Amino acid sequence: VARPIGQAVLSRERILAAALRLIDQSGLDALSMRKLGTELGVDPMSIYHYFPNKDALLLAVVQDVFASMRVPPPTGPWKQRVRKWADAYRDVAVAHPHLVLQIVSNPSAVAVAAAHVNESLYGALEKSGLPAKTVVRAADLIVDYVNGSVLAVASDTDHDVDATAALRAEIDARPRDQTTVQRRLLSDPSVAENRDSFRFGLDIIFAGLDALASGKKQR
Amino acid sequence: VARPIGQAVLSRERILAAALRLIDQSGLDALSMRKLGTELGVDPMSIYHYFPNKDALLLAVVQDVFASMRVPPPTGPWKQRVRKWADAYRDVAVAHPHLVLQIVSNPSAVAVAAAHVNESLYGALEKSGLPAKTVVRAADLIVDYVNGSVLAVASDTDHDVDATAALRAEIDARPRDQTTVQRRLLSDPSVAENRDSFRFGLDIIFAGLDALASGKKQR
DNA sequence: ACCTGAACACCGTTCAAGT
DNA sequence: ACCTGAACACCGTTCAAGT
Repeated sequence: VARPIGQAVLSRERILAAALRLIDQSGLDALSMRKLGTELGVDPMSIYHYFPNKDALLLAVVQDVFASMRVPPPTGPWKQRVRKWADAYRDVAVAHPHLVLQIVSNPSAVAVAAAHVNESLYGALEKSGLPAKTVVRAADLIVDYVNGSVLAVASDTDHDVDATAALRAEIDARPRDQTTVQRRLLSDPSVAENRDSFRFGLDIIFAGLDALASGKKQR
Repeated sequence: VARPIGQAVLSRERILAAALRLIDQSGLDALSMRKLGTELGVDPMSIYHYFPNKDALLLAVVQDVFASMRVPPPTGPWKQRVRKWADAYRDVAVAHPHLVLQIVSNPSAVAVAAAHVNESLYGALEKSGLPAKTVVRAADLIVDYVNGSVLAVASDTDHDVDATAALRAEIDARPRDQTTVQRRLLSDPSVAENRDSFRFGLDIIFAGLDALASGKKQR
């Protein structure tokens, strides 16, 4: 293969793109420095010329992915903005489930993702007129909720296992008297329909914030 | 060392205890079948006589830990019960941060933990008098929120990194115009004090559920 | 039934060497 | 500056063998 003299075969971008491809295709386990080397047609050790180690590489992938998150523009009603923000975050999780699973358990990765992404959420919540303290804590609640929710989505998409099916099987495997409430509630016909619980979660949170805003005392 | 004839050196309990010890001490990475063998004074392969593989072993550890979660008794006001439930879950995360990080990304492990733990939460929420559909979705919201929150705690305790410090550093590393809102809000003096945002998150959720219960329409 | 040990196919990373 | 290849210290798990 002819390669221009003095022209590097590799580049940060080529490596990052290949790494994300491997992760998306076959999960984080598929991202070994050796396999990445093979994917790039290069000795594994060549990568170390661009990234000091595997962790740094992974962090760069995270940064890349979140930099491309379509955060909503700072216009319109604040609830709508928060909703769009949550949806955008969710889209990232659906597009790169394996990566999201990695992120949440890595504080450095979380920091990288959060610094970029929070600006938009904070900006939206600030428009609610709630005091700074409440805004920050509401943001914490929403971020934690979306993280937990996104985790379920990612975990579902990631492993072949269907989470709902796995839970159902686990409940069935347990003594009836330890699972009576779950059996009753989950078999309720109203529960099955329209399982878009993500939006509903945000609805509850918004209702709570409205109550706080209108000065409702809570016992 | 004298060992009673016909008496096994190993047992599921001995193995599980040692595994959890290793995980708590040094993280999930420290749990290799080989190190576990050394810890138990036994050939690594002996463990395979009790568990088919590492995954099954890990699942058993998860089951053990959550079986010991102090779920609140089914008495008292439902909000108090939910709060106690969330606190108990949180205690597990604080006691075994490395393990919790593993769980969330493993749907099988989540199912095992959830089947045991949800019974109590569902039971408490049912007392709110809300319809089955709402109870299940409220439970989803709370579980996702607590999972996200617990993750932050675990992640903090797990790695040496302080998450707040990491985020602060990441924000400082970014251009000012991309972090103006975050800088303003996080430097507000009211935000620093009393950073028990976990309880506050539940407060918002409860306020939201109250609003739903009292038939408040939400736009 | 319970435990061992060699072997296989993997890892991330260091280090010295090539162009 | 960029890439290579051998080497080191690890993995999980299979398989045949011991008691």
